[in-house]
Amino acid sequence: MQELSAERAALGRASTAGRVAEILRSHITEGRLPPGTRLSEEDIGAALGVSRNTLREAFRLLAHERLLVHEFNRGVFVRRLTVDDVHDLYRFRRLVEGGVLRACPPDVALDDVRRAVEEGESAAADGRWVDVGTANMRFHQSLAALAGSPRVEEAMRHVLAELRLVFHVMAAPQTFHEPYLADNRRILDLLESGDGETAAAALERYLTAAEAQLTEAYAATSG
Amino acid sequence: MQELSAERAALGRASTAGRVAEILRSHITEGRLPPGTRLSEEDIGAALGVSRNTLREAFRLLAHERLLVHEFNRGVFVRRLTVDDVHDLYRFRRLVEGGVLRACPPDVALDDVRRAVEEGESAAADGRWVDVGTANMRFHQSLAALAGSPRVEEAMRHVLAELRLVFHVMAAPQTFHEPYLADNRRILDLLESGDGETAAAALERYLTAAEAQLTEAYAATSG
DNA sequence: AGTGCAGGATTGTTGAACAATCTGTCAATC
DNA sequence: GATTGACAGATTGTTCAACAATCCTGCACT
Repeated sequence: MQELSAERAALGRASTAGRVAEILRSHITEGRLPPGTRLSEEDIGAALGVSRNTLREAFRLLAHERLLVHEFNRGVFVRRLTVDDVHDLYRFRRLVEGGVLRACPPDVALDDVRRAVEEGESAAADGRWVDVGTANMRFHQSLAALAGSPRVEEAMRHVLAELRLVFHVMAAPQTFHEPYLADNRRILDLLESGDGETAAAALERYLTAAEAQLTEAYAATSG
Repeated sequence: MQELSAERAALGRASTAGRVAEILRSHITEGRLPPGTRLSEEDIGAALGVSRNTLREAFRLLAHERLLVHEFNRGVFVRRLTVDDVHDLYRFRRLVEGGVLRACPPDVALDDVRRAVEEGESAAADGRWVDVGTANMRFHQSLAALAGSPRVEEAMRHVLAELRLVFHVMAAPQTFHEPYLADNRRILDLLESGDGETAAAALERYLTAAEAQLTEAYAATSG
């Protein structure tokens, strides 16, 4: 009985607007719709075969997730992150991810975290750099999940999606995440040994490093 | 020049859907639309004089803020928070507010925090309990603002709006916030003395107390 | 160069329409 | 009496067409 209620979500009765939003979301986060692109209601509506009204519902969803910006009477655009945005995103991540690790009970289940670390390592060994990136995302998402809070998870998901907007400005996005694999492993080890405090400190240090690297690359392109 | 750009937002070119969402939001958070209420597209559209399509855009916005739940083919309802939701909201608050205080630099500007504390105290002295509640909300919002992060502020705003959904189940919502005024003052004092660590500990303790009080009242009403 | 003004294009919003789905009723059945 | 099935009414999901409001572009004019 109760087991079934868990599958209710899988019943997949997604609205058209929701599916449209999902399609656009993946196109945006994967860089196929680069920041600044204007999304014409007519063009995209025709391309996806949905009406303007339905499309507008999808736009609102993504605007609320900060992947699109909606300028009144001008249309929606793929968000163009400023350097301030990048700083803010990492400020948010240090606060949330660091706080989660610090408050992490010693007996917490680290299965998902370990899986993400191993997936990243094996992807790097095979040179599958895109997979390294997604594994790294999953690593941080699973760190946030240690809070055991759906709301923390969702906020983290949004922030990581935003960050993807800016990863594409890197000169070599393929290898951007690779140096952090060792840090991920170290943080996992520290968590397994129950030392959340040190893990949090290590994480915050490397987030700051990544932020610096990103803002540097950012200044080079959008000057 | 730059001063003007700050006023751009005040230029008030809000869309109809945005204004409708604002109206509904205030009705919900003030308890005039109690949790569980179904919001008929036709009725509300007629009452506000907007078309169904525009109204649906507003619904989507509020659903994304978790004030409404959207059930496919059944309509939208004012969210009914479960006890798990209450726990999650306070988990979120402890993480964010606590983390902000802990990471608070000693020289941070506390003007907004102080204003909120004083406003609460003077409202309590006059017996204006509703104002005590809003001042308390502003206190916590201004704590989150100490992070200097728009995203943290927004997340906090959403969480506090959600919490309002549940405040109305209290037997005496008027005086619910009153006992916490002294705690607010104490936290402000600790921050002014630069002891963010102790302030964070005090805050987390009293958030846990408030959570217990709320869940208790909750169990009494909704079984 | 800078300003002002058409004209076209796009968005904002509405209203109507139809399909899909839900809800409640009522009879038939065990 | 409780359960099932079918039907009708109501509501939502989605589309379409239309018009108003606004923006953008190009051009004449100074």
